[in-house]
Amino acid sequence: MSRPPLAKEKILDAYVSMLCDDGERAATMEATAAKAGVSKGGLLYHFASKELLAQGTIEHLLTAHEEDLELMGSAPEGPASYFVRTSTSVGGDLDRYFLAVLRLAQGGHEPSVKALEYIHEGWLGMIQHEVTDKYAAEAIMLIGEGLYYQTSMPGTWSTGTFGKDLNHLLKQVERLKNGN
Amino acid sequence: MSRPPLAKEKILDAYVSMLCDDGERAATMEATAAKAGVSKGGLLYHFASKELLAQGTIEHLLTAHEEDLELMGSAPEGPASYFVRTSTSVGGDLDRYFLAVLRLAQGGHEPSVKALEYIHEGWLGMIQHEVTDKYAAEAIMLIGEGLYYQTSMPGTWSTGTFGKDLNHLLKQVERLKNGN
DNA sequence: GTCTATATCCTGATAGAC
DNA sequence: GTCTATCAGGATATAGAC
Repeated sequence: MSRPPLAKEKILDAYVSMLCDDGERAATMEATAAKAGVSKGGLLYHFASKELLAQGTIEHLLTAHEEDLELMGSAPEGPASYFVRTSTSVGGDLDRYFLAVLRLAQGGHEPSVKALEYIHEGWLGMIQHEVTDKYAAEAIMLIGEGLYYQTSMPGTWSTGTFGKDLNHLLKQVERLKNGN
Repeated sequence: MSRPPLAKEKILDAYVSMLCDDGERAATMEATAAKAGVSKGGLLYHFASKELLAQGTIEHLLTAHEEDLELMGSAPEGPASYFVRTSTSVGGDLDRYFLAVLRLAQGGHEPSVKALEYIHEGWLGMIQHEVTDKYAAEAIMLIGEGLYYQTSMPGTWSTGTFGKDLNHLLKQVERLKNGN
C-alpha cells in the first residue's frame, strides 16, 4: 500500500488517459501497454485482466471522491455552488477518474454504473442538506450533471460554451437555492 | 422514398433497439441481423457497411427532430417547459433515435457528435427566444441535458428518480424563466 | 518483473450460389 | 434480395523464456 510498484501506477495512468482522451474503444490493453512503455505481457503481470484494470480505476475514483466530499462539506460557498463549480473543471484527480469511469459506464460496464450511482447519492445527500427544498436540490443536481454530460462528449464540445460564464451560471444556482 | 423495403426498416429498427437497450458494443452487425431476422449477408445488402447503418439512424433522428421543433415552438406551456418535460420521456420516436445517436456519440462516432451539436443548437435557440435572460436559458438547457444524461445511463438508473416529480421540477424551471 | 510468441475468439466485410 | 461460406484484422488472454 505504501509503496506500490511504479510500473503499476504508470499503467493505470496510461489507461485512464486513453479512456478520457480517446474513448473506451481506443483504450485496449495493447494501446495501454504501449503508452505506459511496457509490453502486453508486462501489463498483464500487474493487471491480469481488463476487468481488473477497470476495477483499479474505480477504486481510485472512490478514494478521490471521499476526499472531495470533505472539501464539498466545508466549502465556504456551500456544497451546491461547490458542486456546480467543480462540475466544469477538468484536469484534477477526481475529474480524470470520474470521466474515465463515466466512459466505462457509458460502454455498459455495470460496476462503473454502480460506482457512479453511489457517488451521485453522496452529492445529492450533501446538497439536500444545504438546500432544504427537495426539488430545488434536484434541479441543481441536474445542472451539474448537464455539465458533466457536456464534458463527457468527445471532440470539441467539452471545451466550449462555458468557462468565463460560470459565475453567471452560479447566480442561477443561487436563485434556486434561495427558494424565491 | 415512398415505399422503402420492409426489411430495411426492420433492420434499422433492430439496430436502434440494440443501441438503446444493450449499448453500442452489443449492437454488432451479426446481432442486429439476428434480431431483425435476416442473415449477415442480407443485412449487408441493405447497409453495405456499419457506417451506413449509423448514417441511416442519424437521418431518422434529424427528421424526428425537425417535427419536434415545430411542436416545441407551438407548445402552450412554452418551449422551455416543453423541452424539460420531454427530456424525461422514453418511448417516442425522437427519444429512441436520440438515445441511439447519443450512444454512438459517446462511443466516439464523430458524425453523431456533430448531429447532437446541431440539435443542441436548435433547442437552445428556441429556448433563448422565450427566456431572454441568457444564463437562465442556459441553466434550463443544462437541466434538460442532465435528464438526458440520466436517461443515457445503462441499467436501472434511467427509469428512476423522476416521473411523478416532474411537475415539481417544472416549477423550478418556471422560477428560472421568470427572472426573479 | 518483464518480455516474446502464440492461441482463441469476435467483428466487419467480401465472394459467389440460389 | 437473401443466403452460406470465408477472410483479414484486432482484442483478450495464456505459456513459457529471460
